[in-house]
Amino acid sequence: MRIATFNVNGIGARLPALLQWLNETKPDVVCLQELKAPQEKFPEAAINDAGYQAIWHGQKSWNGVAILARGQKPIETGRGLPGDADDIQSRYIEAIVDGILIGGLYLPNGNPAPGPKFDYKLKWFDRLHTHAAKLLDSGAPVILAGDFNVMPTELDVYKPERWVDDALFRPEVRAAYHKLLAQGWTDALRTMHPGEKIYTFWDYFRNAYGRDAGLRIDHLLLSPALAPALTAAEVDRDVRGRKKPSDHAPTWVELDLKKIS
DNA sequence: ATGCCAATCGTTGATTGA
Repeated sequence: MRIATFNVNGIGARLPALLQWLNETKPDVVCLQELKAPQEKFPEAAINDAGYQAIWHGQKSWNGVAILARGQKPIETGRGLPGDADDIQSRYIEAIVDGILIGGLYLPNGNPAPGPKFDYKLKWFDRLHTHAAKLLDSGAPVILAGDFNVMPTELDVYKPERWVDDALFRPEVRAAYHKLLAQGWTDALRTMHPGEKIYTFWDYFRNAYGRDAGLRIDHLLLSPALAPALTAAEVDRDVRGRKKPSDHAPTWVELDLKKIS
């Protein structure tokens, strides 16, 4: 079973690239972020025609998350991260597919730091800690997949010294990510590629992709019940080099569910 | 310190992203 995460940076602008990638790699589940489209503008028919059913939580202009499953409808278990009834940003959606609980998330960027956006990011991280702990307590196989907007370590950024004051790399944010991992989650990509420079994002500026000036900010975290099934984790890097690309590349894990059954 | 690019909304620029 292959589960992927892909920040598409606009589902409208990215639909051809998304459909091409789905057709080529046929992941079983895909978490999408940054739909940048209201609920009614999600291209459901095109997704269905590609062999997928979807649930999504849109928002005008910004944010927006979705979960796609190949040949079946994800069974939704929640949308919106618990812990703040006043938070109306579409950044979390959760579903069950083939007995796996999937949390698709788009963690706030947080720039500029310090400031209210950075405070919102840290509060969102606190809420994620609480909800993630609850998911772990269930003992179920769980995956948290999405754009975390955090480079966990210096290995995950092409030039660490340039990013130390950025909201994606500040010590508080890295500490929050490591506090989350310490609950028992497995960072799948790093586990399968220890010590390796491996990025998931390259910005549009300064020929960042051509220079491999990238960041690792898209993550797939496995609960202890699911981690033994992990057999591969990769980045579909070439997708970033195509025409009209997202600034993120699809990132995925391969799970052998026989190993945990 | 800023711009560099790209998307959306909506209109020819402002805002956001990372």
